[in-house]
Amino acid sequence: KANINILFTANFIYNQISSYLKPYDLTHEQFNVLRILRGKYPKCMCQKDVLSRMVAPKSNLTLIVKKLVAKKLIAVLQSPKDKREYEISITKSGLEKLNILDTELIKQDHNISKLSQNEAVQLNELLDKIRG
Amino acid sequence: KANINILFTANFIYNQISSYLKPYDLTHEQFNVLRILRGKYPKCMCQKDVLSRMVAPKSNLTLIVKKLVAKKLIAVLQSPKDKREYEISITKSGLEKLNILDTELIKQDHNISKLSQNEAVQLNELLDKIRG
DNA sequence: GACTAATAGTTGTATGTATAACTAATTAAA
DNA sequence: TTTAATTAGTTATACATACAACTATTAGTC
Repeated sequence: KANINILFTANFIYNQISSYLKPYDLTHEQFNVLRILRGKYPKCMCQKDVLSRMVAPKSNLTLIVKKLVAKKLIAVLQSPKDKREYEISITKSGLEKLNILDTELIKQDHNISKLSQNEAVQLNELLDKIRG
Repeated sequence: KANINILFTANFIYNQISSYLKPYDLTHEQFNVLRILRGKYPKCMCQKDVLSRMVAPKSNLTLIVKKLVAKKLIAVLQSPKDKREYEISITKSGLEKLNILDTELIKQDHNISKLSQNEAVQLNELLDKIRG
């Protein structure tokens, strides 16, 4: 059954990514938020924008933001238009960290490199279909 | 890049599974441990055997076991051979819960059903290759 | 403009997870 | 057979996550 395999592999990869991230002192969610912010760089996003793009929007973004600010990977300013909102943006330091992680992930990831170019493309298409 | 897609999809599926599990009052790890025990049923396993089969063997199995015992999904007996060890086995109730979850997962999982039979087989093969 | 509803984000609580330091039992060695 | 080393599992701590109740600000309505 493909179901069980996907489930198992998702778990496998999820955990592997966690272990890649640990030396860089980032959790899964922190990493995701950083990537979301990079996607908009150099523009800012407010929390609800970030939330709407998160894979698991159930987590407590306030705390994640605090952690990332403490690590100086993102910067936060109160919005002039709406005092409730905050303008969040990734810092140079945050971008650098992501860049390092990108190359590190690819370098360390012998998994994908087990696939041929063709197979990787195929896998990509199938995964896209699943996510819909 | 297939890397990023896999990463993203793994996260996506991981979170989806979590949300499937929640109504059944099981966490990811508890679910995994239950499945591992079912794999050996009706035989028992000791903690280190379970650990060796876990995807993320870093978690605190003692606590997971306590939770599952509290829910009466597994049973634990001290080993007669080695007083340090415990013989852990899944209960009838645990098996039932897994069965319900299996069918529920497949029913709810519209993702995989987006793929044709052929595509599912292909995906399976690619995933197996990745896990090695 | 005052009153209500809606929105953005925060705080608090309960639970889960990762890890290291710990205890108890067994095995091996002197 | 006492001592040291190894192994199985536990406890304690720090941190992350999920979620619900909360505060502050804005928008809408009369």
